[in-house]
Amino acid sequence: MMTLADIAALAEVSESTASRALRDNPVVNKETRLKVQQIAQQYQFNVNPTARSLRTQKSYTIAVIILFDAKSQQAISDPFLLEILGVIADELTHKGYDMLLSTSKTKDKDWKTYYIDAKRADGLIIIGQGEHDQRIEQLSHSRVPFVVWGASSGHDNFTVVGSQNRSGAEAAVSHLVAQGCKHIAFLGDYRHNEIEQRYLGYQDALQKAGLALNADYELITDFTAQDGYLKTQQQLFPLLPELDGIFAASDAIALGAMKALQEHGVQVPQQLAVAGFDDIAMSAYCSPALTTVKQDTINGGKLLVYKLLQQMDGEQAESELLPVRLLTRQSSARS
Amino acid sequence: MMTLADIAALAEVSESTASRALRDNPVVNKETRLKVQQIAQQYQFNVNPTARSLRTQKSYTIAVIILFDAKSQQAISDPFLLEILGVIADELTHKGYDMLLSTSKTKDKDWKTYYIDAKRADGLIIIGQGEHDQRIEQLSHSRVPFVVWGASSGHDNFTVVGSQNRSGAEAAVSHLVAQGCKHIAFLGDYRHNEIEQRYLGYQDALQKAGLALNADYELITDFTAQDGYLKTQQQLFPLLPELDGIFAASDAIALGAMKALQEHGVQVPQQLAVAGFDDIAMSAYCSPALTTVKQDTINGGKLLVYKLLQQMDGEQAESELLPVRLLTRQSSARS
DNA sequence: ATCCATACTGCAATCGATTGCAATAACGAA
DNA sequence: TTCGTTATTGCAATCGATTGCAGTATGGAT
Repeated sequence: MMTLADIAALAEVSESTASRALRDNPVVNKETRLKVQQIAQQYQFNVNPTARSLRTQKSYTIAVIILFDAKSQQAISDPFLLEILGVIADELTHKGYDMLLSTSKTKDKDWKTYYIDAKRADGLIIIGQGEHDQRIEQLSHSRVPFVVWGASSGHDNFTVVGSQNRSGAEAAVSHLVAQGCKHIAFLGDYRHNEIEQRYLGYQDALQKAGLALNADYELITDFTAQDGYLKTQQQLFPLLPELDGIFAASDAIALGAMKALQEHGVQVPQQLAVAGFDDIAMSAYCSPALTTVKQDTINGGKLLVYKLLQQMDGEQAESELLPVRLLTRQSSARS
Repeated sequence: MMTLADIAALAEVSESTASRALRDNPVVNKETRLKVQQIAQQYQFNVNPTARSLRTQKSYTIAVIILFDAKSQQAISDPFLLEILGVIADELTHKGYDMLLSTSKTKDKDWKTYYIDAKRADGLIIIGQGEHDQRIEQLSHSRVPFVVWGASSGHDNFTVVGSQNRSGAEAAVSHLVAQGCKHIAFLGDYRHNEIEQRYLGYQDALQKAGLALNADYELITDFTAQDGYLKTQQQLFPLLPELDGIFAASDAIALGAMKALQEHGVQVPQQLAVAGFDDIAMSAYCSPALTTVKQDTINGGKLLVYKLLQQMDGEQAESELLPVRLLTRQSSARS
């Protein structure tokens, strides 16, 4: 393995000059710079990132922390997660950063201490703030650069990037109403930030349509198809002749619900229309195809990275909620 | 930020002693050790991993590289991927390692240079060897510790962990045969290592059942539901009255195919039985529920980590294929 | 009293870069 | 000729730990 000293020797300059030359510091004579660079190239020299880190106190690494729900041990809709993770990875690579991934189940190290103070990472991207996470609140009182994917409370003192969950949900439910639904259930756990927004959107739509809210129609449901299936069987079947619509806070839940309905002989969408949220890969390919709300994963991932780097440059980064898109498919096609 | 020097000063010992004491080196007097440890604890001191890395030439970090198919830009069945990634992350954390994640799309740095030589990582876990990846072959000629998730050719000179794809596929197809299917199609891209094994298993089953192979029944299909849907429409519909079974190399493909069939009015499983591979979350909750083969993600992830660490300890690690489990559900229930 | 083994402890070099500051050279101005 | 500038370059300290080797003290054996 070559070191900077070797390159310097080969170029017949001091290490200082070699170091500066490699980073194209204009204080070094142009010819010298080119010579050093050429030699480094020739010998395939790369600076040792550890040594550089130690000296500069920067790691050129970003830690991505995936938050799991304390109870269900599940992250927000898995397929969505993988997608945004991919986008973030690409974006970081593109900007010259490495990505440290951590799936924070329960007990956990103190993020600031572990990642920032220990110089393992220069900034944090946190995905999925379950139920108002204390650790995030705490981080915001420190000087740690970080961004969060999730729902903005509107007055957070940290940067949030997320989807317009509320208006997206409203659009979906309004669509169900437009399809003639008058008794629409909500499936999801509104103790979770993002789901809460979807729940509020659901209420907005009902209100606008002049439909009454009905506590019996609101079922706290985990993120899984399984729980969607169970809750539907247990709590929606009794309401059935009257119930004519379901808005699920995630596609997985919606698919579970549809499964239960089909087994029970309920015609979707004729007797009951269903809409979900996420547009996971399967949604278009189940039967009937699921009406859902699609999040802008690509811009989401890019924005997270962009705003984090912005913070690391000492600038302020505003929170931002991305528009979503309603995709109407068979599961709600009653007309 | 405290440094080792501070702790040493507080404990009134030299840095050397402090360093040894912290790592519980028995050469240091027990009382001294305890005193140093106690002080470190009290001041919440943690050694700086960068400095340690520089000195020890170890990073206590493992790079996980997710390989994408060159053409489809897709990794092996997404949901499966996220699962195993989670297991690996937990397992590494548990062993005291950080995890550097990289999604290697197309062009890419040289893994050895970038991760190992630069000391960014002590070892590599590579997930999904698409079509015989040259870079892996190359790695195996170096001294880099690494393990691969995928299919073992049986005579690789590197460590592979994967599922018993062949026997799993055979079990699934034999099950279809047992359900009375005589004309079974295979959907998947057998240019991909793992899928090739599933394809061979498919052939095994047909052979054992005395059924003829038929090239018309073998459709090269991408990993997506979309492609399963398209290929089914385009190439299976013409064969339909006779065709009575489909074995898809992944659940996503199977679900796409089922969708096409249902739209076309084909009764699953009565007229045609379907089986997939993976047991993604949706498989149990689509209609009809999908018969499939479940991989042992948990042990897979654990084994990958275990065998990698084994190599890093200088030991030899054998390849290993994990048993899979056939889950029979409605999509193949013809009797 | 002398010598040696044993048990600790600390000095100082080292890992591989970066950077403030000083040193040198070259050049024109006074 | 002398001096201030400007352009380059290099010395040496520094980042925060780890570790080979030497040094000291203690106690027992002879």
